[in-house]
Amino acid sequence: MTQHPDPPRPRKIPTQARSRATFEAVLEAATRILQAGGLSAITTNLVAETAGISVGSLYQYFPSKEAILSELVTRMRLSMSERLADASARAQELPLRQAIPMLMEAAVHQYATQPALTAALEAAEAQLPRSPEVRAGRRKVRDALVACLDRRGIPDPQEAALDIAAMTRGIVMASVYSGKADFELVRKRIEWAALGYLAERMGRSSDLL
Amino acid sequence: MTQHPDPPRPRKIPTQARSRATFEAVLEAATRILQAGGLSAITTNLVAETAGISVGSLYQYFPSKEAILSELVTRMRLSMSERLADASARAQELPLRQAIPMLMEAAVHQYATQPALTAALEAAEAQLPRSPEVRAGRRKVRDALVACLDRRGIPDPQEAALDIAAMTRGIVMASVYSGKADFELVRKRIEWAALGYLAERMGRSSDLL
Amino acid sequence: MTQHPDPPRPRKIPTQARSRATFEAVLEAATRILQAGGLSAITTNLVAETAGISVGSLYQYFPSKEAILSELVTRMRLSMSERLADASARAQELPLRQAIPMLMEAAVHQYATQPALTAALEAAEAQLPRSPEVRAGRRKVRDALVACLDRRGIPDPQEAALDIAAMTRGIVMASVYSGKADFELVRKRIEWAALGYLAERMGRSSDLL
Amino acid sequence: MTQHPDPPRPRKIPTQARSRATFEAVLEAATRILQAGGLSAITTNLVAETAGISVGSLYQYFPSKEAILSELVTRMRLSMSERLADASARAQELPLRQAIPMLMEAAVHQYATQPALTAALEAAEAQLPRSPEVRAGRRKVRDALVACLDRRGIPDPQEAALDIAAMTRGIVMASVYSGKADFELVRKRIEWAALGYLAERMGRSSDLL
DNA sequence: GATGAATGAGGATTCATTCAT
DNA sequence: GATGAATGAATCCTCATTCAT
Repeated sequence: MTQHPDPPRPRKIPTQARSRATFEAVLEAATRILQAGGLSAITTNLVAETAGISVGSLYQYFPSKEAILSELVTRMRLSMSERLADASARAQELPLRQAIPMLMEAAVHQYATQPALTAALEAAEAQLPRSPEVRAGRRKVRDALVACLDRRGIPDPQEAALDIAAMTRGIVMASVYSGKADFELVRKRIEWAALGYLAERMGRSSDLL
Repeated sequence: MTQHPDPPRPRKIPTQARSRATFEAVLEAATRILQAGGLSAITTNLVAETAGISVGSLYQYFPSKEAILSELVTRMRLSMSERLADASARAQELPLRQAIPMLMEAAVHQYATQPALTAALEAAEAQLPRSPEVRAGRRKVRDALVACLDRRGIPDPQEAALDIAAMTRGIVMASVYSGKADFELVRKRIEWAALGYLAERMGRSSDLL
Repeated sequence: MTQHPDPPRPRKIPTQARSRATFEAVLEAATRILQAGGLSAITTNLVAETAGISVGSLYQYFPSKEAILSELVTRMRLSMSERLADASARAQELPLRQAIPMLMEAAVHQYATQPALTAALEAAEAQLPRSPEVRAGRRKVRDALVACLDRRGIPDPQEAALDIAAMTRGIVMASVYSGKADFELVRKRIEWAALGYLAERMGRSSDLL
Repeated sequence: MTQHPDPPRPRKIPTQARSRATFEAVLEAATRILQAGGLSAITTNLVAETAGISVGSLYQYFPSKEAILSELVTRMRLSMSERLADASARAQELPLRQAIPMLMEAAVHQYATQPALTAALEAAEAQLPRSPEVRAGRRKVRDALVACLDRRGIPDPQEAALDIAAMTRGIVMASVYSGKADFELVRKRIEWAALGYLAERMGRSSDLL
């Protein structure tokens, strides 16, 4: 059986100004490296050097390389879930045809603004123990969508939500990968995907949409 | 800027029986390792050992670890494209509502039968220089779909094909990742996604579907 | 050739109350760590933290990690020598058969009450330059025994004293190591060893005992 | 509770000439380093360099630094137990007064010929998981002594054997530590210790001796 | 051609010690 | 005096690749 070890975490969350700066400098350096070279380019020594600090300092704040990645993944998931929860709230009373675009916009945002970083962090996430925060973030994303669909009477909204999220991710990452990153267009396409999927799911006759 | 070095290749494609067998043994060993432990588990020494040969022999056939991975990725893409081209041919004269399920079945097949291996190879692909063969394989996949859509008068069939492929991949990988791998159900859902997407794309009034 | 550098010492022996308290807090913390985790568990940062002070403060009082260990070793040897000198004085007028048990009790005491700590400190002592204090302590231990033996006419009392001390240590550490720490029994056995050794040394006919 | 992890072992026992040579070269280098600088001087890089090989080669044969130490400890214990078993056999029919010297000679041999190395290896042994071979070696040493004592009617020969071994070790290590290594003399003294201890143990009247 | 021993650069991590605040 | 953040040399170990046999 696979072990489920504790997810790696920062050693301490610094509060004083100087510490805080170093802590953030590490995360920024790691971010830059991931953007430029992907997951395989990241090295604790390189992170420290890029951050303009010593390895020792890095290890004051993060007990391992994984802890750095884990923190970045967590932040990414939190930011995504907040954005989506927000969109969901704003879409609350709108008809599905107007709600979906708002939600899709939120869903795409992270990928659209940070394609390479996001890809690297998702690769990292896949080989990291899942942290409660990330789980919670993912759940929150899903719940926002689920609530949105449920309110409109979509059956089995859980599965529908998962699929929409997955399709979205698929289309976005493919366009990132192919280098054509016109995210205005991408957003339009994932709207089609989401709306079409829902219509198909409910039978074409339905007029909920 | 990212470099675009030559894609790594086998040193030579052996034709004699014994060489051929060794060559294949390496690839099989690599496959087994990727299935069992993912991309990070593969090392040249382990591949050689698993294949029952020496590292030296391995390097007779493959100039680098990347060359092994590259060959596997190429083969995977070729097999996928062949399967899809085949489905496309069989779906030739059928109405879209019958054609799409056949195509989707072909698209899902690789993921459904070899989820772990496929995930590992896609991770490998992401950090390998793109080989012409892989590009060709991908193009062939897309072309099969494109032809299929074009014949039915779908506008901008290229983009539509890309999106359908991407959605499919997204949904399939998500269900692999979540561990719920009922691929019969998955196939149904990607049919909804594909058909719905196309319907939406063409405007709901269309009756091409 | 092995170097004989100056033995590390405290930077200064503080006299004011607060300083004194900090100084002792460091030594107590180090002691606790050695007891719990042995020589390899001790780090300056951990000592400071356990003592409730900062590393910086620690280095106010001790110029190096070795200085801390050295101080503890010195104290241990002093305490041992004092205890033994005391026993020796009390045993002064007694016949050997009554004197030896008293001396052995003193010799065993440190090992019996602090086995793990003592083992750790002896390990430390082995890789520290020998300090004059420790030499003096050891000499004092030996001298107490020597005097005791000499007074009873044992020939070459120096060597005899060394051997008795060594045997004692051997038996005690072995029983510590094996986990069977019934020190009442151990004391009995080292009495046999000491008395027997002396008898044997003087020829069995002797009736000094 | 303390864990009892598997004792570290060589990765493979090489049989071919070149391998064998490298394997032994590592152990010899480690031995030289331990002799000269003690346990704290040993470093995988230094061992490799001293052995005239690369670190990589070292790790072909030994999975960790501990494995090297473990192998040396095992060999030392085996050699000691063989020597003692041999002496025990030769002493079989002799009276105790002649048997003990032979046994003591065997017991002292390792310490006498390799004092610094032995001290280092015993320090290593203390922080290594106990391997079955070493346990067996130690048991064999004890059994040889036990049998020898038992045959002569010494009561509780187990405890007596342990104590004699411990006293011996104590005296020998002390004379090593003090730098006065006249082992002919040392042997004489541990004979006194052993014989005296036994006599004392049995009551002075006994004439078994 | 095959073998597998050997290589060594590279990467993660620790910890004694310093020094700016 | 006290603090604790920062330093970086030192250490263990891996693994892609080479090359003598």
